[in-house]
Amino acid sequence: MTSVRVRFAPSPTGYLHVGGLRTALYNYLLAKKNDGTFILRIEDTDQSRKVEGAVENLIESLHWAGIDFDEGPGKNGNSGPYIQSQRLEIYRTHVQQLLDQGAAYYCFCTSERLEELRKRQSEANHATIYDRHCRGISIDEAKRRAASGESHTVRMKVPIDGEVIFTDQIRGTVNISNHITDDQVLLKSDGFPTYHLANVVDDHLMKISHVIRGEEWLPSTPKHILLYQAFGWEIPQFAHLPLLLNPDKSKLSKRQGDVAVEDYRSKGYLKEALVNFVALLGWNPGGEKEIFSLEELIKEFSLERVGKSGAVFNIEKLNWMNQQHIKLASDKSLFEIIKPIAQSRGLQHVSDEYLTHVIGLMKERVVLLPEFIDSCRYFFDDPIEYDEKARAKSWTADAPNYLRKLAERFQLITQFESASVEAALRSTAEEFSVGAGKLIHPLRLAVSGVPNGPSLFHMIEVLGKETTMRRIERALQQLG
RNA sequence: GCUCUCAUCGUCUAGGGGUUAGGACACGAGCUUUUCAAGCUUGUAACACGGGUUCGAUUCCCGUUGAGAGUACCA
Repeated sequence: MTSVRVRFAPSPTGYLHVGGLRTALYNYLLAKKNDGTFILRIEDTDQSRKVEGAVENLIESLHWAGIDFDEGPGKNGNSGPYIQSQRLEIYRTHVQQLLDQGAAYYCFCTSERLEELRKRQSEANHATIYDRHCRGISIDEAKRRAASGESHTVRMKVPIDGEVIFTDQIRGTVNISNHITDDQVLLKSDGFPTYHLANVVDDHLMKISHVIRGEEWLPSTPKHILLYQAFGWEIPQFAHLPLLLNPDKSKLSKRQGDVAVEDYRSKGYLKEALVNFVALLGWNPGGEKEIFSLEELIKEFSLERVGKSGAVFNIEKLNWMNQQHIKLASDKSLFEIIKPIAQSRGLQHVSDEYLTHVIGLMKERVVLLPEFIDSCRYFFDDPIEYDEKARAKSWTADAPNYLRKLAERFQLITQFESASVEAALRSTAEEFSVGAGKLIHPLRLAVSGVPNGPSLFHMIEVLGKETTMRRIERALQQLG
């Protein structure tokens, strides 16, 4: 068996799309599973869509997600360069070869004529396809006109009859007749290749064994196959992935929410969760397990188990997965992520040890990472106001008495820990002959200002004696 | 319009000629608990439609419908 060589070939639009992340991931998983090679290739043949810093951003997002490539920009193998705009000469040579063997021809049609043509065709309810107007121009005349500087493109000469039949790893046999296949432009008038040409040439030169890409490419695959045939090259395996969808089932788009990997990162999703989530959109290993590490995904992955229908990107489930992965994450790794968030919130003075304690207590009740700070500000600042509803419910007429007594008791505790605090509270409750809840709820309100949060006693232990005493005092003054 | 692709709970999906059609998210109820979460138990909820094939189709075939994608000198 020949070795598995796959590639992720995005165009640098400025960010990594989550659909792209999934495509990259599946390629990566297949490569790692088979001891193969995962290549990153940048398809920047459209000069009008150049975006500054896009390549760096793409690589950064991929790296964040843990998907590292074996060959690509800055990581040379034997098939570089990996940025198409640096391979222009290669494409020109190949187009020339096609021209020489009569598999391609010069086209001098203006975009105006082409537009007009399409308009006519669509008004007549015909397929919009190039009418091969320039296909009949003799090669000598074409060469002369091209040499004289007349603006032109090069198109592929698609056979008039016949069909292209190929087997897609995911969809099975696909059959498309040649008469609906366009004489695709291969070389644009600016001298840059189109996607179709560059893609085929590079996949061949880079010895790609499996072309794994989005379903939107399925209809143009016959063009690619025709090109492989024209060059006399071996055709790789194709696998067209189902699309990622908006809730309304249209192709996942910017307009309906976040699509950039960096958006999810900055919102507070763990890379493990995002990767796990997109991996399961369109693929599953068959069992009932749903939480996977990257290593487990590699072990389980197979193209055979990729589905055919599009999958809606469901944030609710992503949230749940994030929660699961947060619970699985080590306190240390969470700390590394939370620390910068704390600093961005002006909490530089908080010690690493303290922050680690907070993370430990909040771990089970957080969905997004910033909540480690934002949903429990009482760990960092004294409450300035008290939740009204909680106050009405738990700040009874007796509450001040209870808290005063509690303060006295707490004052005597030398080892201020959850167990000793709890013991003191429970015995105090007994003295008053009331349930512990009668003291717990007002105490929680006094200490945190809100009715919910982690275990009160553990929370108080983390807060420490001094802070606890100060807050009780303050609550007594404020709430009467 | 033309071409291609797809079709199991609201969503992600398992399954596959004979099943009480399974799981997860979300939603509802309960348990647990000092609260909120988490956790546990549990409930509601699906094979798009019509024809075949077959003793029997949700499963196989055909059609319809619906949805999506493609239809650029964008990728």
